[in-house]
Amino acid sequence: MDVRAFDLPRYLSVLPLFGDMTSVELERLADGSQMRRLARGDMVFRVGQPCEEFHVTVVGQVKLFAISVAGQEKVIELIGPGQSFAEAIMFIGMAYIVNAQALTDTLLLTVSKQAVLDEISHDPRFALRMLAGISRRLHGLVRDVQGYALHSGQQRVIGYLLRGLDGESGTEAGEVMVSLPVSKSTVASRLSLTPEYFSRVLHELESAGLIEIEKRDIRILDANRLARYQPGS
Amino acid sequence: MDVRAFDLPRYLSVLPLFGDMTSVELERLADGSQMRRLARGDMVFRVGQPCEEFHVTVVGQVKLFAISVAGQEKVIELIGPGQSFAEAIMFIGMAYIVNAQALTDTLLLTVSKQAVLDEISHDPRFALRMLAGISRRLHGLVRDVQGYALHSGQQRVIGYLLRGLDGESGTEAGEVMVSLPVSKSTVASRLSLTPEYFSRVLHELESAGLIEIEKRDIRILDANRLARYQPGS
DNA sequence: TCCGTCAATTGACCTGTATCAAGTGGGGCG
DNA sequence: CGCCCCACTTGATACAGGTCAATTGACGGA
Repeated sequence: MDVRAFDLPRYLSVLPLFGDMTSVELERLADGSQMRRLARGDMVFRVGQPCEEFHVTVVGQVKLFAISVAGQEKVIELIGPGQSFAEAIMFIGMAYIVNAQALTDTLLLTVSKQAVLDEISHDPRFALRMLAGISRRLHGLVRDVQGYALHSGQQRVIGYLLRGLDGESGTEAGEVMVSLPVSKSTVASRLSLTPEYFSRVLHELESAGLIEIEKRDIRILDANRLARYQPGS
Repeated sequence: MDVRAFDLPRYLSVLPLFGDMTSVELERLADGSQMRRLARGDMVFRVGQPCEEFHVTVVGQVKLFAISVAGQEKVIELIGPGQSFAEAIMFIGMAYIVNAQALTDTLLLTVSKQAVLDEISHDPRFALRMLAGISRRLHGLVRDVQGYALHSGQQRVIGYLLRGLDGESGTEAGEVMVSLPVSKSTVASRLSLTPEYFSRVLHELESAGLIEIEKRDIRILDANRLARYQPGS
């Protein structure tokens, strides 16, 4: 664990959540933080463990997931570099309600609850940052819920592929490459589909001439047409 | 609109979100707030409107819902007395992404964004309250997402009926009454079921001897057995 | 080089839940 | 008192998407 020797404040400063904080503030925060290396497959935390901190993925991918009584897994969220997670559960002082596991070798920053509370009492603007972060996540979840309830599997897949591209006008004419950040099974679970069905949908879109699949890279041939695609074609 | 004449600070003070604030603070907040009376069916806001405030239901019921392109409605959340909504969207400065409509005659408190920001900069503890509030909502949504993905319609109905009862031990032996806060169709949409299917599930539970249905009042005959119920019985 | 593992695909079949279409019953209003 | 509207129920039928099982292919280790 030679990670402790790193310049933690500098690491913090590049994260969206801690941008434009003064070096004094960064020092304080660094004191209540630790950097951890995780190997692919390592658990960050499990359901039921007490939560006294939140986490930021600096490098790598982390998945948040639940397990049903029947042993079935559902990916709630995929966390990429620069994204934080578990803030909410920290603030309400409950035990973790989902599991978190590294999908790749990962560099993880863990910030203690106390450090966050201290920083908030020092600087209300920091509270606003935390509020904005949690609000964004909540916003995303509301969109997910809408998606599950109002869109078919196909539409959810299309929405996922198109996410991140600016939905604006006809400028998106050319081809775009999208790379799935993780295995297709994991993405499928994220979309609440079985791997089998996800595969079928993807290949249906391919044979409709809308995308090309090459392993985890998906070439979107015409984003506009894809966005408008209806199964009955 | 004689509501303006009310003692707004006193109204605020009984809301969970504003409990144990000093009267000075309550005054400040009241200056940036307004109380509104809404009739059943009145819209509080619609998708796409700019959001410069958040809301608290003082008396009545409000539903948050989305409409699909096909015109189908999905209830995201039901808001009862004392609960707040739209804080998250206010903090990220986006337009509303869902609609809000009064389900009954309602007394609604609307707090301006500026008042909230001011209060946060005055008192970091207020920021913590807002954080806790949003975190609780996020927590609820995560549970919803898990429910949609991992539980069948039956299980979601059962979960809904049992919600609020302390899931502890055998003490819950006796009968319990649960009253649906709104029409069955609305509850069905909240659970992402059609009204028809919701009705069927409810009546299946009834003929299994687990509950008794009388309009919107549902008597749970044995919470433990209900919690364990599997369709193949 | 061969084997074991694991992700992805494909086919056949099945089922939970939606859809469509009639009822039923009660409660407010003329 | 009678009518109509609305919430709810009930039945028959359809289908999106799940399940199970077998196959392929890529990759890494011995």
